[in-house]
Amino acid sequence: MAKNYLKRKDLIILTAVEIIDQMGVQGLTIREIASRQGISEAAIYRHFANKNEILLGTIDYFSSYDALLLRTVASQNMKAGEGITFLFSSYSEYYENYPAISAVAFTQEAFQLEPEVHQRMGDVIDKRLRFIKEMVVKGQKEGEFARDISSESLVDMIFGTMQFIILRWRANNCEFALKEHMLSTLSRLLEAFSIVKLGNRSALGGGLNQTTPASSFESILPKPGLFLEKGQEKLYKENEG
Amino acid sequence: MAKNYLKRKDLIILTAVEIIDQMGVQGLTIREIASRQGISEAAIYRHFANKNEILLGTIDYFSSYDALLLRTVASQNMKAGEGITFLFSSYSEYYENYPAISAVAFTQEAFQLEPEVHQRMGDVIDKRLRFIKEMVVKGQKEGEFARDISSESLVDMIFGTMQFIILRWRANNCEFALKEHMLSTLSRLLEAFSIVKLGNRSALGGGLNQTTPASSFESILPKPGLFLEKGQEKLYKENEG
Amino acid sequence: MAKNYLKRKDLIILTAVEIIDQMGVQGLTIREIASRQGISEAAIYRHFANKNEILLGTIDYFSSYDALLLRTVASQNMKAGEGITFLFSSYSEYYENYPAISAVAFTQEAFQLEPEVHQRMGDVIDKRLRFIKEMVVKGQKEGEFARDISSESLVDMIFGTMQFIILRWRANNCEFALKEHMLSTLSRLLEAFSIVKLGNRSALGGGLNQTTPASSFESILPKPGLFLEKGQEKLYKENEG
Amino acid sequence: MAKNYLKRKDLIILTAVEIIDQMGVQGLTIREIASRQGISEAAIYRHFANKNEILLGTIDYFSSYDALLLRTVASQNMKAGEGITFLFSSYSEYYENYPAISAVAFTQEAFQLEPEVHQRMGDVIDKRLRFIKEMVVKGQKEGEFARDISSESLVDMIFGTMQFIILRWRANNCEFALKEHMLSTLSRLLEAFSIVKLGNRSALGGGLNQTTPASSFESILPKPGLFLEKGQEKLYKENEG
DNA sequence: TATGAATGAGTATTCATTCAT
DNA sequence: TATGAATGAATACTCATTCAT
Repeated sequence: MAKNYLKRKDLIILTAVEIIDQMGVQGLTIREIASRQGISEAAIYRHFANKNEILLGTIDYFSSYDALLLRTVASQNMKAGEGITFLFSSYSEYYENYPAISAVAFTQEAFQLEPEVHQRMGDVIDKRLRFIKEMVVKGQKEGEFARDISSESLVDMIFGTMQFIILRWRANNCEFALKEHMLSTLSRLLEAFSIVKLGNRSALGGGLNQTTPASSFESILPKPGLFLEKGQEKLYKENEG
Repeated sequence: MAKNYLKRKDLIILTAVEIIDQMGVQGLTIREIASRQGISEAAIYRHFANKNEILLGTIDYFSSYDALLLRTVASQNMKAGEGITFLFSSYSEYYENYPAISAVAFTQEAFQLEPEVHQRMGDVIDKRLRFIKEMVVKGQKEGEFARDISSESLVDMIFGTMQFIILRWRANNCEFALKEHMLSTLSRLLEAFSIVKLGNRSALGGGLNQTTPASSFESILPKPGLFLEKGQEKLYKENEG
Repeated sequence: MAKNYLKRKDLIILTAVEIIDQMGVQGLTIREIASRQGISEAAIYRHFANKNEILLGTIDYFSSYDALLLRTVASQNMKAGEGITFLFSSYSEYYENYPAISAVAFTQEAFQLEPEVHQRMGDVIDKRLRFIKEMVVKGQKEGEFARDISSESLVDMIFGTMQFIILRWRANNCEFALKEHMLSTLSRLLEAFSIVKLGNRSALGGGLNQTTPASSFESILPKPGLFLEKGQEKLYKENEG
Repeated sequence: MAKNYLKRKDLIILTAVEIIDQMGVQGLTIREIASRQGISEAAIYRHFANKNEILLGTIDYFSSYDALLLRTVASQNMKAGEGITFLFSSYSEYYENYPAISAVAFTQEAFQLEPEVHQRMGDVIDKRLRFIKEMVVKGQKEGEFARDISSESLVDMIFGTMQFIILRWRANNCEFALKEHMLSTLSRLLEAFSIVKLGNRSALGGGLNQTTPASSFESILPKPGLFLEKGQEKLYKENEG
């Protein structure tokens, strides 16, 4: 439906994301894109100079809200915890609405043989990490976060944990509530490294969730369900209710 | 050197690991293995029925100490924190001694098109996760860990954080002290979710490190340096001391 | 500049010549022409039924003065040496004014797979050869040229030498004085096979050059410099002053 | 027959030469080679890394006697005229025995888009030209050739004429006697620029032919007839008996 | 006149695998 | 154990050409 209003160039990117989601980067071939789009392979090359341009397109698509998100955090003068929470709240929403795009988050290793693509993905991750680090450092400076832990370690915890939950969600066929799990885990993690009075725990947790601004791009996103026809095999199952 | 005493079959696995480390899974071809081994491509098939067998071999190699580790934890009746620390202490040591093998930890996504391989890797990760979960649950039951966090979330934190540090270490050309950073971060993380009296922090941190048994397989491992010739580009740099 | 007053159809031919000059026949593609012309590939087909028509166009352009030249020689009742000299004087001037067009002279071998184009080029060369042969035969009959050499051999010498100088000039980045070298070499060659009294050498040599009528189409030609932006690599350098 | 004793690698080169001869460089495709050899396209790549290697192979084959020829001339202390004649005598014999190989002499223009191949061919021609130039200069210094012509012009005449005769022979379906025509034309050309007493003409002509050593590689050459199955179209016809 | 979108046939090349020796 | 020679199927990409607008 929505697809019909999109240009071929966009459709190719969407299809590429869909394929990466379902079959991994190795399954992304020009032939597969063409066949899913119902056009010839040559037709693809009217829209992209080569396959790498398509890959770069999926990365750009994957990270298309990054700039906006970071600007939002900055402009709204959010506190460290707030900013970090806003970030992952937005991502989790994006992925819940459009699960396939989350596949792109784990492609870098596979792009190792295409330096340009590898680097572009590295840059995206890098920027996110740098942002989180800035927030952590700021939080430590302003007495929000504990100072007896290196900012680096804290970043590793935050980013590593969030990334792993997304990975597990994907392995789990996107069947648990991603946003909920990400935010509650994040909240509990930040709390554990917050400098707060006793008894605040639940207040803070709830507070973060409540005060988190709704991600501001909800309406622009492709609607959920669009890409849900994928037949992902279960990778490793959840083993607790 | 050590290589000379190894059987061809083992050498092929070692070479495969080396290639995955340097070029990613996409770079692992029969031709590349044969060329690095100085034998014909056909010769590879004397030792492995097909390429997947080689991939499975690298996964087995990657996880070869898992059974031993888990048994050790069980037999020594370690406490939860101790057991988890012992586990990642062992892994970090393994990777520091033989950095290339750590590449295998991030191959699953790339193996998506080979269900058998994909699944085997999934099983390995699954087992590790299950073990950590058991320890966490046990720790919570025995009053070692906080109970106001789901065991699942804690597992996500522990595993996600450790995994991400390894990833970052690789991206960083294996230049920082992996074991040190993994263990100090893990220690700080566990501590944050431990039920302990105030002031114990440093005692516990040190205690964990000190009481951690040296990983018991040190002597069996291929010696370090053997696989260090790789020229990985820096992906995202560490930016804090 | 001149280009602006030309019709698209002509511009396409000029562009095709330019491409053949710079990249060889293999580099001549519809896409390349369209891109250099800043129009769509489909637009080319408004002017030419197919690529071969364009190739034929460049050949016609290349040989566009042939008829005029032969008629001029005939109508002015030139002597054999005069006529031949007039011919190559005209060609050399044409090429010096518009170096790119000289590339077409060496395309026949490459057109082998397009019989129509191959043949048209063959016809052009054939006509020139026939003309030179007629002049040589006439010169021999009228006592201007030596008779103890077959007309065929003499034609081979004249045409082969001229052709090779042009080739060498192109390989040399069009950096030496083509007309001068062609005419002095031709003059010396004709002189060597002329029946003349002793001591005439210099007189004849100079005479030929002086009496050569200026090529009659100077003003019609695209101005020099128009196509000089090409970056031909030096193939084999001149190695004597 | 002879073919049966040759290795695949050699057969591929021979087939490539055959194709270039019959269809031109544009017709030389991996598919065509494979099909003529009755093997798969992939099989070609067991013997050559890529198409360019095959092209370089044909050039090497084409010029395989050059070093020997030049050494022979040097070692036998031939006079200038003798040396030049020996050279073209050898080439003409080579081509008469194996007409297809002469096609390679005219491929450079077509290789323009493959710089490596283009250059290798340029080098071959360059070396030949340099050799001829040396001989010409030597001949002029030693009073064998006229000094009132630039060595450059004389080289243009000699090489251009020989090259053109070969081209015409090919266009003529290899139907006239190449060696005979090349040598008689060359002899007449050299004579015209020789410093000799009157009346010597025939003596010199005959002398050159007689004293020319038989080309010393006759027995190594692929036997004539091997590649004669080609169906070359007539390019431009001979028009004299 | 022009173009945007498309295509069928082709191009070089790669890869895992087989098999006779 | 090893290999040289081979292959079928796939890969990314190119090209001349067509056609509805």
